[in-house]
Amino acid sequence: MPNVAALPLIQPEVEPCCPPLAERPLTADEAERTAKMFKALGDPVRLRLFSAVASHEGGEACVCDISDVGVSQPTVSHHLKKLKEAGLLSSERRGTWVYYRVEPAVLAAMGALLTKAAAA
Amino acid sequence: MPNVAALPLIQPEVEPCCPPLAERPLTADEAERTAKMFKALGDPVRLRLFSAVASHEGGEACVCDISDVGVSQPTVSHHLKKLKEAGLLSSERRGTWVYYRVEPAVLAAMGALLTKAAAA
DNA sequence: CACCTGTATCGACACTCGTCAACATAGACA
DNA sequence: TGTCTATGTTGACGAGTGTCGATACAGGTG
Repeated sequence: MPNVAALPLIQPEVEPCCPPLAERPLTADEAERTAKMFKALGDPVRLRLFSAVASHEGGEACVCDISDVGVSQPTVSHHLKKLKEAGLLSSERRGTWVYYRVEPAVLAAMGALLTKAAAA
Repeated sequence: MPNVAALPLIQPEVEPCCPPLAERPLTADEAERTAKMFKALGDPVRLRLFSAVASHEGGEACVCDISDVGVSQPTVSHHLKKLKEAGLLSSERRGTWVYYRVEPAVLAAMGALLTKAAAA
């Protein structure tokens, strides 16, 4: 398989998560999917890594810029992978370094989910 | 130990969580506190229970109204306790039944935290 | 008082998760 | 090619978590 030129890494048709939280009780499936994202932010180290990326210039940071969270390098890598699997971050290799960036759409959806619940 | 009359279970002076997520990297302490709340929503059963309370009339529901999430009664009680400890729900006994209600301020803070991160 | 219903706690178990050291892989450069 | 740095993966271990049955507690009713 040669280079498959511009894979559609962003799927706009996939709604990230989020039936509004206070509108009706979530179904088991909806809860399962939504919980994954909250769970990803439910660890202090991941939250610090995520915050470091989000607050970095352009919402993007090299791993080397954010690895200073008091755990070993493999652990950092592991947590970044989790955040990526949850859809909160995406990664791209540029030369020697790997850059992680936030996925604003997913974040906005999660935020709206909570904000609407608070307003109800 | 007789009844210790009205322990101050709610501490209003405790600000719920939330240094804005994309403004600067979270400190270890901030991350620890904030992660607790996300963690509380990181379980499908808790998310369903929370959604059931939030979507109920007046943002308040009796346990008996929301226990239908496919786990045993002790497990439901355990999860509601977790949500309460995280500051997302509060409870009150009225006669035979116990009512849980959402804490809108905490939710709004969490929502803002994410929304601001998305906007950055 | 006894009894019933609704909710919380306890104790145990299986499973998941965070962490690390060791190793593997990818790219840059000589 | 070889070597160095940056990052990811593997395997293992201990701590934490979700779940349940059994039990305890609270309040209503008779």
